[in-house]
Amino acid sequence: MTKQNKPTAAELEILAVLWEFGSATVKEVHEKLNEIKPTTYTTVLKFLQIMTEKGLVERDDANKAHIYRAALSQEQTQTTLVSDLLEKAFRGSALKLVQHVLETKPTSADELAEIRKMITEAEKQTKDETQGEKK
Amino acid sequence: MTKQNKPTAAELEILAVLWEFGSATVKEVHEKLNEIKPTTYTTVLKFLQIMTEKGLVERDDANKAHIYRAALSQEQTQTTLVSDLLEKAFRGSALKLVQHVLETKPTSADELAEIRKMITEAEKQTKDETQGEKK
DNA sequence: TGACATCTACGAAAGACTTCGTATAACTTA
DNA sequence: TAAGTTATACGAAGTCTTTCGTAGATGTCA
Repeated sequence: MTKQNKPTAAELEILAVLWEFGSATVKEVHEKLNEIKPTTYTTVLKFLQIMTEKGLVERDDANKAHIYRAALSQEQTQTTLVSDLLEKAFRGSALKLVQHVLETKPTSADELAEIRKMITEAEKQTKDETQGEKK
Repeated sequence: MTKQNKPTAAELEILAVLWEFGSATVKEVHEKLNEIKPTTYTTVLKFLQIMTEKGLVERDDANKAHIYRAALSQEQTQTTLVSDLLEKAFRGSALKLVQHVLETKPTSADELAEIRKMITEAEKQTKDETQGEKK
């Protein structure tokens, strides 16, 4: 039974670097993160250690410079985060969340077309899945 | 410049009750919240006091039993929360967030139709706004 | 081998979050 | 007005998050 792996804000920033790099040493993570936000090497190291304990990242300590990588994919983590937000702020309604985003975030014509395409796909699936089932 | 009013998890639970009731006394909030999650009166009171300091709720202390109400609408708070998630986990791309939700959350045919309608609306707007502009 | 550079480990501190116990004030009513 | 009820205020404790400083281990190379 997997624990609720919800990374904190600072942990997420590190995960973002790891997702981008695939895997990286503390040094690499620190250098990348430092471009965006001033931080010290040991702070990054500490987070990586804590996150290892939590199971958020995995460590290869075969060499002197340990190599870290995210334990969960970005998609899996996004799912956790979105589910959490859904529960906490949208009473679990994915529809309400999507509506809210469409209403508040300016969306280009291209993007709208993208979403429309996705809906068509999803509708096809829904139809397939319902085939043979009695409503 | 308004501060970043991002309620914590426990604060959000209380806000949810306030949004539902419009306004309420500590007693009312406690009773409602207690149905969902065991909590004590003084804990709820303490949160309401802290949230008053933070400006998350407003208090009418004309009577003995103070009456609280959310300082920001649910929509405003949702916007804050979604923006935060967007930045932290989706590199600011609303499109990616919507795609993720559509891919991971089972969505009924009715809901898909709802979203499609919204997109049509949004496309209309986009067209209006772009009128006269050179692409 | 000794000096220097590069890493990890450990621990501590500050602040935020969450919860609750106790004190105190105000109101009611007999 | 004294007792009982209903509220708020205050403060403290425990946990989690975030940040760093210092120590110690390991590797390099002249």
